[in-house]
Amino acid sequence: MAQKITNTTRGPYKPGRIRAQSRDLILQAAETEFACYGFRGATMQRIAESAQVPKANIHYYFTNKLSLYGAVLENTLKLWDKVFNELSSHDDPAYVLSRYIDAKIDFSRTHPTASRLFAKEMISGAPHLSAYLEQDYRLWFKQRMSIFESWIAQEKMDQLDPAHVIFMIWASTQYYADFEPQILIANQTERLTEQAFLDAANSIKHIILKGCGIC
Amino acid sequence: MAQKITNTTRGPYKPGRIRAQSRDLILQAAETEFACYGFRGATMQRIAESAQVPKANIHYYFTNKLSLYGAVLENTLKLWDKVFNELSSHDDPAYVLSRYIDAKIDFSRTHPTASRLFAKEMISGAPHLSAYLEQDYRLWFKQRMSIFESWIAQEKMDQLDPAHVIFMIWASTQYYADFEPQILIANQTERLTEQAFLDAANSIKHIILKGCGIC
DNA sequence: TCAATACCTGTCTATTTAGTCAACTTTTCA
DNA sequence: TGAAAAGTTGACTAAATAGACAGGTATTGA
Repeated sequence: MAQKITNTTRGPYKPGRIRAQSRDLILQAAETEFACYGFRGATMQRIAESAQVPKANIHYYFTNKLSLYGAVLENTLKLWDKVFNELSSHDDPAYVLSRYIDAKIDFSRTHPTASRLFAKEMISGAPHLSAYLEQDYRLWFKQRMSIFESWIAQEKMDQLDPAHVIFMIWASTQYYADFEPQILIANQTERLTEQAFLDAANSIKHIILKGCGIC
Repeated sequence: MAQKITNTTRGPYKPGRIRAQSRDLILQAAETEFACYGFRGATMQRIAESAQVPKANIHYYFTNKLSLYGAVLENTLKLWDKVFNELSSHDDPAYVLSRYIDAKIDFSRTHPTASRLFAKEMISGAPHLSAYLEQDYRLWFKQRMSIFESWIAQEKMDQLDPAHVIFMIWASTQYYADFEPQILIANQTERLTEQAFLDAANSIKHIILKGCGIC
């Protein structure tokens, strides 16, 4: 139980330490649970068991199920944002897109549950993401669209609707996290190795770059 | 209510007619509910309300929630299979892949909930699909892989792992059904028109064909 | 027309669920 | 060190949930 992590065993006294530690423990268990069963399908009891904490303890840190879900989503969006910003303005589309695809595939490998949580929320109609989507995301999207448009104007890539190119990159890279069971069975393997992710990134880069007429 | 559809208002007497009609009504409501909330998150009560049928009526046709979910999944898989078989053996990869991408995008447009249901099930680890995946799907996948390999051997396309190409086609085409909210907000529109799906298909075809060195 | 069969559903039950609360223990810092 | 603050949790409640079932109505074919 969390209370057993006493100061004799772990680090110096520090206000907020216990709070941060307990919240993190619960958030991590909640992420897995929500990613697997969605908001309605997840239960506080299962999250508690998974975090090895009494259910009442969760309610000490999070007022209710929705606020816990909100906290999990917020955590996830922070992670996304970092990867999003890899797609920056630059002269060389080959360089930028290569880096972006690598970063996205790496995210799928290192944060599969975050990717799945996001996917589940989207498929359900994004009822808890509308605020985020209509602000940060829309702005981000517009800016990136204009980067592609400048590349097209400079004839550095084919005349394509940038939106479809971005969706294609997102779809292909997230697929390796979201649809893992399908990929595992197709590949007749038990788990996706780091090499498998690198191979995927290389295939996607080959097809996207060549397909867009870059380089 | 289903019982109000009497023979005076609808067609001739025919055994099994009521059964088929009622089952269909329930299955359709269940598909939407399961696609949106997943197996655990969906409730029999909501499905009943959506189908405008008393909850007990659902239990008359389906022994329990799991068997209802199974029936919905089975329906969905039948639809998938039809589209799968569009990817056939043929001399001309450009022709085959173009047709397949068109068919997949058209499926996303005409059967978005079926696509989402499948996606939700996959993201949850495909607990109810393992039987299907390990039989029909694996066989299908192997056969299609060999088609690509023959094209590569004949130098009709670049040397790429066919699996990644297939995943990329699946991911890109399904994205327009599964991640609709994200696309709508990016495009600043209320719904995806048929033209939007045609544009998506054309972009995907351009990038996949050119990216694979076909034509 | 008339039984036999198929179909329908209000009402019930046992279980699971989110969330509360008060009594308790541990941590903090003056 | 000691009292205030922060953290913990077993036991509880009200609501929602899947499912059962008996007593009803509609459909069917002879």
